[in-house]
Amino acid sequence: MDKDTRDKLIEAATPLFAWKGFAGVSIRELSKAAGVNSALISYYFGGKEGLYADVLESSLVYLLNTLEKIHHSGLEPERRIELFARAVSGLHKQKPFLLRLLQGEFVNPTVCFENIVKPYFEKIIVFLPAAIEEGKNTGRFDQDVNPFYAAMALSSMVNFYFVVKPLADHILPQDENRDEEYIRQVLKIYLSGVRRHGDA
Amino acid sequence: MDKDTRDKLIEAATPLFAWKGFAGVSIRELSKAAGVNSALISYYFGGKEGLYADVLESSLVYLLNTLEKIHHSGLEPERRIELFARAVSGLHKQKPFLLRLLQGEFVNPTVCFENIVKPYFEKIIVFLPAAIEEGKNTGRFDQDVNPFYAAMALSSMVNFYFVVKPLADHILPQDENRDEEYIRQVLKIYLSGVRRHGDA
DNA sequence: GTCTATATTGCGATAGAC
DNA sequence: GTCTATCGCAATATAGAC
Repeated sequence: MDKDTRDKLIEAATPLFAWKGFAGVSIRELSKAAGVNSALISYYFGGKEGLYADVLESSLVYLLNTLEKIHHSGLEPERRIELFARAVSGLHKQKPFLLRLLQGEFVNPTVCFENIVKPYFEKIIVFLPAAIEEGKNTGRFDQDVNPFYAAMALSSMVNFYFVVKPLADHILPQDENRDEEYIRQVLKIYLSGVRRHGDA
Repeated sequence: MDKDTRDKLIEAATPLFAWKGFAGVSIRELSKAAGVNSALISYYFGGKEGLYADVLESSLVYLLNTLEKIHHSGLEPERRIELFARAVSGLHKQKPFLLRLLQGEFVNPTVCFENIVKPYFEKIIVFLPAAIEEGKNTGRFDQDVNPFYAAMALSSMVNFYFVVKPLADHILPQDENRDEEYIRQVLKIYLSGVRRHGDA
């Protein structure tokens, strides 16, 4: 069938690009993993670069949709911040390759960084600052908090943890629900940190 | 001279490996950047992989020494946490390739991840939890705070910011002292977040 | 210690049969 | 739409002259 081979290639290529980077995988390896002929990469995607771009974009669409739902939920800021953190955590567990693909573009950018990653992030990056701004306006968050910096701080805590997880697994407490416990601690520290306190 | 060529290769290879990853650079590119013959990479390092391992290790030594000094400073926990954050921030500005090299190993691990990165991080990773534990023991930090998770959270905020900086530059406030202001916000949120509060 | 020249391997892409 | 075969090129590594 037509769609079958395309999808098989994208599915097989996603974890390979994520773990080895664009330059680290060959079209022979990609096609073998997908169980198709290597010539079909050029046939369907115009080459290795086209396949990579498709993998990247299909992953980003998923991320954007997930966060957009929370942004438009109409819930109050603290609850949205909590949902954001838990959604990202759940996302990384469900699709562990997504973060690696993005990280790969940040660390060793290909041409796709400008063409694909940047446009998507310009949309995504407004959600969290909006929630923080709203919390400031209702007077529950400290006025000294800068929404953009504070958004960056929370994103960092939630995402970086999953980046360094392969290493952290040997060091952090061997809790069965380690990810959930980490997010819980992060949210506790963060929300207490941005909240307006009586004296300070 | 003997040491000269070795050093020229390491110096030229560091930013190239950092920006393009191990698989993304060729020995021709490396030797050309160093202004030496490509055969000398095999002569001095036994091959491209040996050069990469040397680059990685020399960068990690620097990181370990910097953080070790703060750990043994004898200052009180809150001050050590502050110094740690500012030191890492300063480090990334002074040696912008270091973080990229490490990130590259986390995202697309080579054989050096197990052999080099992991051993160094097992030493580095104890400093911050020790400071947090001390803060709990003196009663100034909340008892619910887990030193390892909380250490991870602070490391994340400080490091991830510099990873995504190329993208954030287009979105964050165009402050001239943006890095310092970010670290200031992070420390304010974080220290307020882990501190023991009257009511909660 | 440093060079040139080259051996060898693997790459991405494509022509052409089916 | 899928295959085999192969082209042209660039990769790493090394042998041997200087």
